[in-house]
Amino acid sequence: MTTALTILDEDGADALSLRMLAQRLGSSTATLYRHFENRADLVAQVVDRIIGEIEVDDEEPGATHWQPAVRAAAVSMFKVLSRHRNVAVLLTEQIPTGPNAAVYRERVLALLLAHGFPQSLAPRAYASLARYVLGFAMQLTADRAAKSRDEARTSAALHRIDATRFPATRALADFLPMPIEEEFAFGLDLLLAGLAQMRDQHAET
Amino acid sequence: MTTALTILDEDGADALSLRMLAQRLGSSTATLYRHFENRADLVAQVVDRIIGEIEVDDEEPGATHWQPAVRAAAVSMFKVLSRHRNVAVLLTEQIPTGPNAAVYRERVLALLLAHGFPQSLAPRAYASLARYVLGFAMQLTADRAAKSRDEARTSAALHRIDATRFPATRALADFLPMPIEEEFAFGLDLLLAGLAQMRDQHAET
DNA sequence: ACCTGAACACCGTTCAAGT
DNA sequence: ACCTGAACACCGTTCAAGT
Repeated sequence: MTTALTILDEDGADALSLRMLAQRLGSSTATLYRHFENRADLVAQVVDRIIGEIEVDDEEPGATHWQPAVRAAAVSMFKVLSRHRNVAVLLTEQIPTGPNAAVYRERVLALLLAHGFPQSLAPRAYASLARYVLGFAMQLTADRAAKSRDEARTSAALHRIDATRFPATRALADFLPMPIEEEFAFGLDLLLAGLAQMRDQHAET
Repeated sequence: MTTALTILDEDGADALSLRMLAQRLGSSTATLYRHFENRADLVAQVVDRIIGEIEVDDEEPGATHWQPAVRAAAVSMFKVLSRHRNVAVLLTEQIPTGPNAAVYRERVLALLLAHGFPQSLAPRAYASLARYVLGFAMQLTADRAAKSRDEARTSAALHRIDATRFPATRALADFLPMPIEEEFAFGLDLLLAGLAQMRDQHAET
């Protein structure tokens, strides 16, 4: 299992093959089928192990600041997925159903419910946030790969762009390829602002 | 090219292999290397063709309703990625740099700038929205795959969950696995609400 | 009972050899 | 000049044969 994690982190999602794992363990692929049902099962186990690294404050319900707590939960998930930068793609292949995933979901949902989100809102809030983080994390991988290929190429292409056909892009070329972490934080705050508004609207009625 | 698109739509992203394409065209893999630099190039061309299907209103700048226009641009992108449900994964493999991608970005940026978004805000707004849509679209594929395997399994698992350890999840089990399209619309409105707030704050100063 | 080499049906990519 | 069969180095998965 830790060998599998090492392969994923060091050599990427594609390298996490049964052959590679068997080789590193000094075993054979056929033997691995005794420990894992198939590649999907291997992936699921590695994924849940990583999800276990995500931190969520298990605070007393009733504290007044839900926004920092929820933000922290999202940021922690994003950080873990950034640390294991190759895991995001694997999360597309299979929606996590492991025990650690269940714990994470429970904690965040409890947080929302404890802070006055109605039952109709909390699951949607959770789903939006989780998918938001995952969506960004997936693109982090792609981003890193592109960057390692050619850091400035995209930026250069944007500056070379035809100003007549693409005036807006041209005007924003200096801002446009921005660190994905910044985009993540920006969008997360948009979501939280939107959620706060909805919660308060609900509280008024 | 249309053959490649057919393969992608009907048989999935994995099936879009050089061998498969060569076979369908009655040609050989080696010959395809005369038309495409490599698989990534083939993928890039198919991807940009699909991006060309996205609709963005090329309205006069100055109209008062930016929110519906931006929402429509995001929804159209989401719909196209849903129609070609296997393309999302390919967008992770390679960030789109084709001509159609450039046009889409230009239109949305122009829309934001025309409606009073400052230069510091517009690119971040665009980036957040684009990544939001893409992130969801990626999960749409995974979701569909999971569903075709077993529609009700996740829901059932959620209802079977230990109410002592997971009270919040349990309380929300009836709402929790919700149509991803609904989650998408919900989160999109959160983002737009957050953006409206930021734009107005900026206008005040 | 447990393990594994070898097989089967696939990949992307390259290249010598054919027309 | 253009095309391609065959090769090379990989996959996931299975199974007969070994210990």
